[in-house]
Amino acid sequence: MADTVVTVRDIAARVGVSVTTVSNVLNGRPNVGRETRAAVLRAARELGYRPNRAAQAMRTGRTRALGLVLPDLTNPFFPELAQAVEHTARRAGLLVCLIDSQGTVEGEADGFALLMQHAVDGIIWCPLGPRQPRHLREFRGPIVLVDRPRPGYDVVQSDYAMGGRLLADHALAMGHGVVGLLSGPEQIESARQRRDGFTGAHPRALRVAWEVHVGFDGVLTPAAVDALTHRRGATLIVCGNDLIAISAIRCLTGLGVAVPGEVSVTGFDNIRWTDLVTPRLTTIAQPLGPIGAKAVEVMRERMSGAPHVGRRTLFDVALVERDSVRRLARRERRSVRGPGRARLHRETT
Amino acid sequence: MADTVVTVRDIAARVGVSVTTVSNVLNGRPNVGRETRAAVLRAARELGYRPNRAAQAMRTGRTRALGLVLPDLTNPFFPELAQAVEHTARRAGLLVCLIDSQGTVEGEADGFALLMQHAVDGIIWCPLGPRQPRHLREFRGPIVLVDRPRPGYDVVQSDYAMGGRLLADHALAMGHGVVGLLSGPEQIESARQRRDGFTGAHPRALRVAWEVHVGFDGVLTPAAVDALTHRRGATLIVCGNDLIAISAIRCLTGLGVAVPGEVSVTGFDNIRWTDLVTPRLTTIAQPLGPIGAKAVEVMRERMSGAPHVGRRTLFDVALVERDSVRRLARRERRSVRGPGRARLHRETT
DNA sequence: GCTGTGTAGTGTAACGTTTCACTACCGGGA
DNA sequence: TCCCGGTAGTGAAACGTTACACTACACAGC
Repeated sequence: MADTVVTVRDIAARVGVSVTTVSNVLNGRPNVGRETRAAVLRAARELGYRPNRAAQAMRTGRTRALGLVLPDLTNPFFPELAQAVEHTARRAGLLVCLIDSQGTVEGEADGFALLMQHAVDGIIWCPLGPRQPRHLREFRGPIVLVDRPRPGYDVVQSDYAMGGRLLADHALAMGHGVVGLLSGPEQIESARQRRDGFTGAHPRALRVAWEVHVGFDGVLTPAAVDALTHRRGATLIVCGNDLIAISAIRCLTGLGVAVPGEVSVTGFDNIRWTDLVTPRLTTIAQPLGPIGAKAVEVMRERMSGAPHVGRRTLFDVALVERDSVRRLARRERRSVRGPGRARLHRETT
Repeated sequence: MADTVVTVRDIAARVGVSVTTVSNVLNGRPNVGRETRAAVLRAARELGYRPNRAAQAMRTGRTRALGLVLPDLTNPFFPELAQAVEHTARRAGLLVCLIDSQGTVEGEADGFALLMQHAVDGIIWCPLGPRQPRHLREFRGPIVLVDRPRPGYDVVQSDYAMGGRLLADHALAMGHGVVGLLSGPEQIESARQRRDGFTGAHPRALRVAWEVHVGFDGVLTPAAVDALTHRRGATLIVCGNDLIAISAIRCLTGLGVAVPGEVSVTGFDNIRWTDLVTPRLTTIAQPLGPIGAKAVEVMRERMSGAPHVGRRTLFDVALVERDSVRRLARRERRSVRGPGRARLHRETT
């Protein structure tokens, strides 16, 4: 009601008790009588009391704020995650402080520094790479990783090995025997998990003709374009994520190669735009919302004293079958067993 | 170096001055000798001093944190904006606290409440609608709007009237005379600006056959589907944003209507995915990065005492011409002057 | 009657920073 | 000599909250 700020002292004065008692009530501590408790609560409501977080933070050392450090909000993978994290955190009364490193290690380091100055209670982090950001060790407080594991940290992510397996099963079922890999960055663990899940599933039936690494932002390197141009026997291009797959499809069609007519493509993530592209992309769907929510949950456990055990929480993924993988006819299947390059070259011209 | 936290007191003790002097040095205040200043700075660096933001906040009432309240991170419009805001804010030493209301007024209200508890220094806000969120008035501190104006607030946005005009010019140049409008929400000012810019540009040459309002998330209502089915003479569908346009194209092709063969479509925003869809979308590009950066800049001016003047900062936009608008032949142009419905019906079957 | 235990509540010292009011000293002008 | 103004620096009181160490009282058991 008043324009001035209401403090515990005001409540204490109005009810006629000490500030300690007010504090005890407000924090749900025992040793307060029923009626006193009710009176304090009522006074707080009537006066429009809002706890001063800064003062609380200074006294307790806890800010009730979380850091969320992401590589790139421009990749549609992350907004969905961020949305879930923010929503779940807010329901728990936690504020989310966002850092978007824009893919640079300096951005990541600066972000951490800022979060530490503000003494966030914990950090939910999707690491850029294996390099340890400056000053990170100085952060006292729980860190929970999302999507990308790192030795010694808790992580919440999709079961990428499962995703890779699903993709491999599908490839086989559609008659593909030789594939090319347009994997995500080599130094990102989750990119390796996707790849290894795929290659490990049917090591004999599925031959990897080549592998090229590109960024998760889908920008194709010259090496990638070259691989897409020659393909060396691959009838299916397995991409590290949807952005890469979409770029690959555009590159291929630009090259005059029909997708999936001449070569099939798969993605990973099932971002919103995968059924926009032509052909609609066959990919792996992962539950981004639940992953974000779970990350906050794990964080809350850690914040309330649960010991750090380096646990890994995995979510099931699912194959989303659309139009970018063609079922190979019997004679086509045979042809891929040959020496590859020469035959293929002929086929694609 | 030490595991324990370093305070101004520690610096004072080491240098042999009072904490006041240390504080004065650290805050660049006068009345400190050259050498003393240097000594304090050195000690601070050597001890690894980091100011305790909570204590500062309590004393000064300023947190050096900003709120960013957005309707929906899932709409690719916003991540780009958020990225720019966060980046610019961080360069100025400001932390960005994210609220994603997920399109609900309760979410928005809860978000504001949380930000106010944490006493952010200012709020950058893209309002959901004209309704005033609960408790908003109680927020003391600057509010800067992005993208969507509101009477009495500073706003940074694209020149949507210009965008509408550009679209109208283009429609005319391509020979379209009768259009249908799939506008954004009626209660959102920026949606109206886009529409009015279009309709006001060539009121005589361009006839609006119908207008249907849908959400910016691109989910088509039955009324919208109906309008797309019959079209009543419109040869061009002008959509409130790209998400709507993409949905419209999908709906139309699902209906067996060729785009742009039978009907043309335009979008607005030029999100990353507009040249993914078939046909590639003709749309209006707006400088999201600069808008976000400017919003932070305006906020900083306001934070450092600049008076509130309800100023509106407009950014130029540009037409991005792609494949979703067909150039009408002369006889086609004539045909749209007729009674419309009946003729059109025949054309589309 | 004494001790022990539990409940209800109080007083006050922190937390780390900024800021107000003040002192000490020096050099210059009258 | 005295006074004045400026520079360099100090001490201590806040800011709003929590938490520790207390007190006061009632009631039960022996």
